[in-house]
Amino acid sequence: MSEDLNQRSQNILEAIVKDYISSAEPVGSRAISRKHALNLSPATVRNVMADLEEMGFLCSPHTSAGRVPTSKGFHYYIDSLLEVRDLSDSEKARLTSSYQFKGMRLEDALQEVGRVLSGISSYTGLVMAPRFSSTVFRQIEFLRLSHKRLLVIFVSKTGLVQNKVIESDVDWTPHQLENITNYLNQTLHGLTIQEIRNQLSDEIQQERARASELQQQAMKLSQAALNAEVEDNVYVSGTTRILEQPEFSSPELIKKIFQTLESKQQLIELLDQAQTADGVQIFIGSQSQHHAIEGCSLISSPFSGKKGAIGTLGVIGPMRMDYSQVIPIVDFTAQLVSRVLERESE
Amino acid sequence: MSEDLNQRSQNILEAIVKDYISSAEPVGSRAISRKHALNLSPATVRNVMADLEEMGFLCSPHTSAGRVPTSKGFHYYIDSLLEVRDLSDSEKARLTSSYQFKGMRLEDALQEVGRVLSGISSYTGLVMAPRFSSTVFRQIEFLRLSHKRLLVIFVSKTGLVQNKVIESDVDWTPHQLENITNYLNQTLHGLTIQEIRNQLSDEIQQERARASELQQQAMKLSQAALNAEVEDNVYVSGTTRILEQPEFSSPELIKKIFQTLESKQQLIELLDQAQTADGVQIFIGSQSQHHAIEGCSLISSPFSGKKGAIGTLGVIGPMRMDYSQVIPIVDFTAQLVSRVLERESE
DNA sequence: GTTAGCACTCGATGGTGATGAGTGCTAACA
DNA sequence: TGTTAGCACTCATCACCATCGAGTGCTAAC
Repeated sequence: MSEDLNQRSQNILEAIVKDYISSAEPVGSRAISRKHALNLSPATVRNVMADLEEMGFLCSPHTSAGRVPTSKGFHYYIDSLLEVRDLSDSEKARLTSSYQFKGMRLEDALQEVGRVLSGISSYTGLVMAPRFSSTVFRQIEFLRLSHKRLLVIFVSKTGLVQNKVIESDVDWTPHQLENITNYLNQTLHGLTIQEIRNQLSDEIQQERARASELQQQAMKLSQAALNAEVEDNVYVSGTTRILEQPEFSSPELIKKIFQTLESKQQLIELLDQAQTADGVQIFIGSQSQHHAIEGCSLISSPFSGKKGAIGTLGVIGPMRMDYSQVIPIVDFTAQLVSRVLERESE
Repeated sequence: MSEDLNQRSQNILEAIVKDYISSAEPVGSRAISRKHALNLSPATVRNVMADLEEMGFLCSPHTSAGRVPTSKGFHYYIDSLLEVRDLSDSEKARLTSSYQFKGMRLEDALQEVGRVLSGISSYTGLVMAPRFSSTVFRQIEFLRLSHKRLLVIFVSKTGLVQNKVIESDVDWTPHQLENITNYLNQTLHGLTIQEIRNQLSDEIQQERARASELQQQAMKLSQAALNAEVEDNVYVSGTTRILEQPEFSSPELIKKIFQTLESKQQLIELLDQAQTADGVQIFIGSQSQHHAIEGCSLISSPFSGKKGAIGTLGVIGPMRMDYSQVIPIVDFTAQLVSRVLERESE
């Protein structure tokens, strides 16, 4: 945020944002001058408000309504005015005990994280499982579905199971497949899918001359098995919770939001952006090119296991979200999930 | 439907339902008497309408609006008045060519079916994958996650991959696991999970005395692996399409419907009911105890592979659905999917 | 049994005026 | 020069009211 605001303007902006967060309604100068101990008359507040509107932090739905913070206003509030308190130990304990991961598949555990996030924040919970390309290889199995059609099953170090169907030029015998399987399971252990891909294409180029026909085919097979993108998993929970918010009362708006939430692709793009940085990221309104979540904010944080198996989790809610509460929850949850992932992947 | 209606009443009921389906608005006596070549004056139509209302086939939102069919009215219409035409060959061809299943995993294929169903019907598509207990065993793999925690992976004959984590009392060696795996893969081939469960519990009881400690443990392990219920998969597509319908304009109603669509459990119960009978089933409004889809209708049909691996697919839309179009589509799609399933599972 | 006629109901539409929250502007004040 | 009181103005909201018209129920005549 480039602009500087003097202390009084900051106080008033903060007061407006806070009032708006709790009321969901435009706030007027009187309310500010009375409730918040600023000792300023409504008229003074009005002057400041006019300035803030000029600068783009506020806007008014119409002449005689109060002011509503713009996404720029929220942004300034979060960057400069909001002090995010840490969770108390008891809150941390409560959050920790919400999760009973033991004996769960990773998929189910992540889904559960989404549910809990949605439950405690009262907004919509989002969890994106670690991208396939960044997961660490543990085991591969081939299964002959018919001649030339193979089902490939991978298991990642964290216990994520992915499968897909590939077509092969060669009609492999069970014995050949077993050999290939053993070879791959030995060689690839502990590498990420991305590393494996790079390595494979290198090897194929280098060994083209030396390798036998069969070996070359085997390499091609494993390349095919690992190359094609497997759909990344996004878990969305509590979509209807977002409807409780008064600002989402118009059917058109509801439709837009649900279309976004239904399209995994859009969510993946959104969460991918959040994944690049460390720690909690906040996307406000349409600020992020993503007109998709106009009027909404996304608070998200990446989580990771030992070897860069990165996923993202977060909460989508109205722009008017209770940031001071949701931010530490998302933050701590990401740490919690990271810790569990590290423990499990040993 | 027990009641009998004379020809004229039937004609008028049919006219009202048809008008209401296309307009989504209460229909009055005048419109009926004019548009449909019944040669009856509005007054006569009114008399009949009053009778129909008395009998529960119609209701009026208020005194001076027209009449709207009740769920009983729709029911009568579908049972006695609607003649469902078969799809023309070109329509069948078009539908068939919408699907490109080859090289797809079963999960993806079913998801795709939902998408297409939703697309051509303009309502919400629903597909429930074959229940785990009725799928035919093809292969099982065990993977040691940590001491005593095992990841079990099943593959069904149709290529459906399921996995889950189980805890075992014994810390198996890789060699032991391999033996168990081989044994199970040989013995269980071609049986449904349900058959396997029955067989296993029989064997455990019978062989308790004779078998060695290790054998008993192995049996227990496989029982644990196959007993616990794996979540059944429901694919929902085009949820937002239902919002296009004029009757779903109130936020409360939208919320209710989306809550139902979000809760897989409720959908499974609903689709399970539809699965018991052969062919297309129709649930109208809240008629089916399921207040969950009040105001909606569900048109569904089971599909199956060679050996009773039964799933269900269908369409959820407003009560005022275009039944004459959707019913044959659902019917034919179910046949199509069954055919593909049978071909694939050989 | 059918229909024309008619009084009646009731939602939808649109105009009017009062209300009140909130603003911008100006002039006075410290 | 910054702050404030005062005041005219704007505009959404609401209640009220008259009008309109689609549609009904009832009755009497055909």
